[in-house]
Amino acid sequence: MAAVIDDDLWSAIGDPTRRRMLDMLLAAGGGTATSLSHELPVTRQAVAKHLGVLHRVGLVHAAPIGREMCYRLDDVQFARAVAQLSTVGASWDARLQRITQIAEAIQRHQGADPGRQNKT
Amino acid sequence: MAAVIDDDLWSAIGDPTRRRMLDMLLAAGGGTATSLSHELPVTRQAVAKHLGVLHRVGLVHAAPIGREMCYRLDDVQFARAVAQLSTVGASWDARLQRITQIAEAIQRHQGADPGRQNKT
DNA sequence: CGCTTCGCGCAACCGAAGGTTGCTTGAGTG
DNA sequence: CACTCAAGCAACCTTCGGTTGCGCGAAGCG
Repeated sequence: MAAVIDDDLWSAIGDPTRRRMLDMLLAAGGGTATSLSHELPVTRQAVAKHLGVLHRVGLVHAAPIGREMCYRLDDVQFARAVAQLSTVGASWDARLQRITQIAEAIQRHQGADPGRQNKT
Repeated sequence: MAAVIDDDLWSAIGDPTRRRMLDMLLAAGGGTATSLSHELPVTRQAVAKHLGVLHRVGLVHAAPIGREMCYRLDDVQFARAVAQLSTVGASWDARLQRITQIAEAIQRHQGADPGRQNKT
């Protein structure tokens, strides 16, 4: 079921660039738009925008240090996002396994009836 | 690390509407653009486009039956997508837990030195 | 058999999001 | 004090999710 926030978190981690940014932040423990952009295939501006998005959904917080703006992960919110990932994955996985097993069972029982398809 | 295909799968399951469609296909075992659109907040056309995307990345295959076009999940590819989800989630989770524990350890040891931040 | 119906695919259009370039501003540093 | 370098802002482009409107062709029914 999960809450609606789901969507924000998902769209945040759904973007490949943002995913890589989260990855880097998680690994480095923090960074600026410029430092992140050095290892990403996009410009500093794009990174800044993504950081803005991540900040809005609470996945990072910003700490201005001198003329630099250091962004760090919000552990709690990030953990929530990860949990959501796992949840969806797990539920899909479970259902997939169920129907796969059912299909196998049917095949084993009926052996040769490929023309049988239950319409609607 | 995972392969590059990652990205296609991710962008496919990253969209909330597509996620719901996959959900429905998984539950119903198949469906047409029209039937799916009946239970989605978008038009048939949008659903058709999404089905096109899913088909291009191999998550579904289409079976034309008379004038209807029945789409069904590709179990293998779908399983791969799910696996990717789990992988990313798990790796993030692991790292998160590590740094969380480290942080706790530092706090416990040094008690009061919040100004310490490793730059670069 | 021919007409109607219903589902599909195609094309045009729209708004939002990701990305780029260019500029300005302001904190550190020589 | 002059210079440098990171941030932030604004304008613009392209892609994507979504809509409306259209025409076609297969089923269904008189």
